[in-house]
Amino acid sequence: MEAYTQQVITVIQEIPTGTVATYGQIARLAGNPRAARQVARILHSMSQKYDLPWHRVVNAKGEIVIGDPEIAFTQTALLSEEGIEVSEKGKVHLSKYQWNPRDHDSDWMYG
DNA sequence: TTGATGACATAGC
DNA sequence: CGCTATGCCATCA
Repeated sequence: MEAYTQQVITVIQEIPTGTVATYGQIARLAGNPRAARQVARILHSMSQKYDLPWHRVVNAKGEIVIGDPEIAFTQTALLSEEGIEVSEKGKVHLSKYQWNPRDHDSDWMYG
């Protein structure tokens, strides 16, 4: 278990209910902006070893592009449980449900 | 260690 | 908005 992996897992667990985060976003918060792929890899691998809220993780477009329809369906269902609206194609309104990680660390530059 | 893989992101057309 | 090409690097065999 590398520090980065542990970090990614921590970040994912930081995702509040009712919101979704993108791989790139998690990767950045984890410290590796280029490791967006590894986030996916970590989910796929670790989610079956740890209890990660992987369902709150989507791609940069907010779509559920998972290969297995079962998993995609599960994610859609879970997101629905969180109160998140999901399109027929498994798309989510990032502008409405994307996680705003300013709570993670007060390093915001909008104000 | 080496080689191959992948639940993605970003840039150009 | 969709397709093509490249980068990036942890995980698995």
